[in-house]
Amino acid sequence: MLDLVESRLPHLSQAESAVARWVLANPRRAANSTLAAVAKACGTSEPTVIRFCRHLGLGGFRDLTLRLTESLSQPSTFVHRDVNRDDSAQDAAAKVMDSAVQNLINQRLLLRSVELDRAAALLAKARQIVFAGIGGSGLVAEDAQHKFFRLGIPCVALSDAPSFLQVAAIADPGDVFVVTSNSGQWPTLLDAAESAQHRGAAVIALTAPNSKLGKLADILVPCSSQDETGVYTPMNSRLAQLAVLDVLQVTTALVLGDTAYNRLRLTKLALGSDLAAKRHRLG
Amino acid sequence: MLDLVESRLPHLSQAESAVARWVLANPRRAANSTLAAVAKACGTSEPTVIRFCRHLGLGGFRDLTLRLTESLSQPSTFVHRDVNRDDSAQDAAAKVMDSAVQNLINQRLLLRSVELDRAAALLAKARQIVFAGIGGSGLVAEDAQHKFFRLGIPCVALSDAPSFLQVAAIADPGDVFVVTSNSGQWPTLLDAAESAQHRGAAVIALTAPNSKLGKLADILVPCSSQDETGVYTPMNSRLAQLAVLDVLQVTTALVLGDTAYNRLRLTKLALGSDLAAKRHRLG
DNA sequence: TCAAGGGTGTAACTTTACTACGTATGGCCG
DNA sequence: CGGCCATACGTAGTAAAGTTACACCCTTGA
Repeated sequence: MLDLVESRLPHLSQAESAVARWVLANPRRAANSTLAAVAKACGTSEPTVIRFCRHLGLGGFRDLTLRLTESLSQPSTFVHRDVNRDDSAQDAAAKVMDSAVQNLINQRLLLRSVELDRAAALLAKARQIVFAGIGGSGLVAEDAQHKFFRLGIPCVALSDAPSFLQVAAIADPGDVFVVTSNSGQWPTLLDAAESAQHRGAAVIALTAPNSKLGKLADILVPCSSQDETGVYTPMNSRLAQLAVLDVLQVTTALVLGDTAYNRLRLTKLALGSDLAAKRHRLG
Repeated sequence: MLDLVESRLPHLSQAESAVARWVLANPRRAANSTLAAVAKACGTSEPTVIRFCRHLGLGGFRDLTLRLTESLSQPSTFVHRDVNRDDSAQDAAAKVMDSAVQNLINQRLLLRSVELDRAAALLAKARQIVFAGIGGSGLVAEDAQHKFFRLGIPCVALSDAPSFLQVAAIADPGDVFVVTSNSGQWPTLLDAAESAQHRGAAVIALTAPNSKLGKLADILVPCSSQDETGVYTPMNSRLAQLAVLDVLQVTTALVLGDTAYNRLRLTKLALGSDLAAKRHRLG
C-alpha cells in the first residue's frame, strides 16, 4: 500500500503530493485519523485528500484507512526482493529477513502435502537415524542429530560423502536415512541413498520435489529452493530445512508419547539447572 | 482479535452475543460494513453493536472495523501456540512452523534498533573474524564462518569454550569477535569476550538484551528468546541467529563493495558449474 | 403485585465523509 | 501582450455515518 502511494507520488499535483508525503511519513497516524484531521495536518482541504484517495484507485477516505491498517499489520508483506548494491544497511536487513520469513511461510505450505504421520512413525521405531548432508546441508544434519538424540534414539550426523557411502553400505532394515540436499542431484548422495534402500533402510529426503533424490526417496519432504537469485541473496533453504527437522522431531516425539516427553523434560531440566548453577557461581 | 471476541462471548447479553456470533461468522463482511448494516444483519439495533464494541474495550464501531481488518490481513496470524500431546502431526507441524515464522518476525523488528552500519563497518575492515558459540550456538558460528569466508575475510568458528579462551587471549586490535549465546550468562564466554576486548578487539554479541554479555559487548544485536516455554517447543533462537548473520554478511558485503561483489559472484559460479558438471556426468 | 434494575430499541444529535460549485492560477494560442 | 481554456484548489453545503440520551420493556426479588 505504501509502495503504491510512493509509486503514484510523481503523478500527483502539489497539494495531493503533500498529502501523499504526509501519509508516507505518518502511516500509523493516518490510519487512525479522520478526514478532517488529515487535511489539517497536511495543510490542505478535505476534498484534496479525497481526490488523493481516488487517484490511488480507492473508493474514498474510509478505504484508505482500511488499506493502511491492513498493510501496517503485516510487516511489509515479506515479499522477496533482492538486495541492491546501493541499499542502506537497514534496507538490506529488512529484505534479508523478509525473504527468510517468506521462505518459511512457503515451507509451511509445502508441509501440508507431506505424509508426516508416516515419517514420524518410521523415525519413532528406527533402530538408528542417519542424518546426511554435504556442503551447507552438513550443518542441518548436525543440528538434527543434536535434536533427535534428546528423544533417546541412536543417531548420527554425516557431513561428507565417503562416510555416508560407508554407513549406507552397512545399513540395516530399521535404519532411517534422512538426507538433506538442495539440489538432490549429487551422484554420490544418490548412490549412497540407493544402496541404503537396497539393504532395507528407509530414506526420507529433504530436497527439491523433482530431483532424482526426491524421486527415489521413500518419503519426500519438498523443500523450497527459491534461493540463488541474486548475488547477495543468502541461502535461505537452510532455515527451512532446520525448521522441517524441528517439525519431524516434534511429530516423532508425539508418536513416542510418554517416553519422549519425559526425556525431553529431563534434558531441558539438565540444561536449566546447569545454567542456574553457573549463574550462581558467577554471582 | 477474533480470539478476543470469542473469549468475551459468554459474558455478553443476548443481543450482544448475537452480534459477536455474527462477527465471528462473517469477519470479512463485518470489517467492510457500516454500523447500520451490521445492526440489520444481526437483527438488532445500532446502539447494541456500539455497546458490544465497548465491552470489547474498543472506542467504538470505527475501532472494530480497523482491528478486524488488522487481524484478517495477517495470514492466520502465526501466533505462537505450544504443541499439545494430543495434536495431530499436521497440527504440530503448523504450530512449529508458525512459531518459527513468528520468531523471525520478532527478530526483524529487533534489528531496527541495531547499529548495523557500525557493525558492518567493523566487520568489513576486520583483520580476522572469530565466530564463537557453544552448545547449540556452535552450529550458528560454523554457519557464519561458511558465510563470511566467501567475502575473502579470514575467519574462524569456535564451538568450545577452551578454544575461545585461547584465541581471545591472543586477540589483536582489528579482530572482531562475534559471540552467539542464548543466555549470555556463561562465565567462560564472558571471560573470553572481556579479555578479547582488553586486547583491543571488538565484540559483537548476538544474545539477550539484558544479559551480561549483551552489556559488555561493543555492539549488541538483541536476539529474541521466547523459547523454552513448552517441552515440545524447539529452539527457534537458532533460526533467528542464522538469519541475523545472513544480515550481517550482506551488510558487510555492501560495505566492501566491488571486492565482495566479485568474490560472491565467483563462489556462486564455482558451485554452479561444479553442479552442472556433476549433473552432466550423471546423465 | 409492585419496585428496581439491567437490557434493548427509538429518536435525536454530532461528527464524518463526500459532492457541487466557485474561484484562482497557470499555460497556450491569437 | 491579452484573453481563453483547463486544471487545481478550497468553501460551503449535504447526506450518511456513528454516537448519545431517553423511554420502554422484561426479568427478578421482596
